[in-house]
Amino acid sequence: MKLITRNTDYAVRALCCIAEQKQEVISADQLVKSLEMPRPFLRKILQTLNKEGLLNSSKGKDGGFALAVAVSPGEITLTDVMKIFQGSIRLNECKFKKSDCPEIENCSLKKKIDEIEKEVFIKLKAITISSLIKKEVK
Amino acid sequence: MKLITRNTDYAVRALCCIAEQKQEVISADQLVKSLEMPRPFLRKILQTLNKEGLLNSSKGKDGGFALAVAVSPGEITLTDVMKIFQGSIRLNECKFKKSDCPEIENCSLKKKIDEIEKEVFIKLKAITISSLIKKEVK
DNA sequence: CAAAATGATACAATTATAGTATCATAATGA
DNA sequence: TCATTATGATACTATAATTGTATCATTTTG
Repeated sequence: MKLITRNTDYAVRALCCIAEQKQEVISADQLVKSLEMPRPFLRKILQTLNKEGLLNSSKGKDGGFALAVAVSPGEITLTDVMKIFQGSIRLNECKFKKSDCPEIENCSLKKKIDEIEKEVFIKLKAITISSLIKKEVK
Repeated sequence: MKLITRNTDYAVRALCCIAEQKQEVISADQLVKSLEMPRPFLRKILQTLNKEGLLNSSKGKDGGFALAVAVSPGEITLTDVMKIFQGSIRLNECKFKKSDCPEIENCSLKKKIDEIEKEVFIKLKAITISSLIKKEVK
């Protein structure tokens, strides 16, 4: 049972790293060095984050990734990243073979799990990239 | 992302069904009829619940399953069942390839997820079989 | 035009989940 | 005793999600 997949985890770490550093642009290779994760996997993740609009990319020499201009680290939430890599956030799927469980409407278990899910969602939404970056003492 | 697997879900439904009905013993076949789930899968689940001490089983004609004498529906929690079928409850695995992530000790993401996990655990523990059984109006 | 970066995309490995199938064993009653 | 009816044990299979790898195309820069 995992709340967060490796995809999401790596993406979050990468976003933190990108947000933390001062240069405008950082390449996948540089990120691999500081984050110690598989290069092709990270590259794929970075491409996705770019497509989803969280990052900007630039090609060629001195190219790489930067936070998209429109977004600030305080605005990127864990749920944003989870949605991108894990789809919709549902603790409780209630599948019965291929279709929904016929009891879905009056299932007391589902009701209780739904309540938990709601609270988890609120808490996950409160976790932003900036909240994960260590505040350094100046 | 699923909090509860089908194993657990079926087991919980079966336990509710067993706890609800008045006869001492109910067979797998009878449970399949009321619960509409695959017979061999349910059988395996019932066997596991028996091994784990939540159910008692009896063989032969009029055999079947009953709640173990030592346990009451109010004492069986969702976490008990989850532990049996899903192993330890961890929202946050922090695996890095095969071993733990080297940053596990000072990972701010892990710290935050751990907090959420603690609360989820408390809430799951509050869900008992008896709390899931519909109170019927007499 | 070469070098250095990302883009796109197809493929493969591993693991967890969700089952199925089969035969052995025990209890019951005619 | 023996057929019936139940569970016990266990091995096997299918599917899907996760976690990657590999390759080639494209763009930018000097």
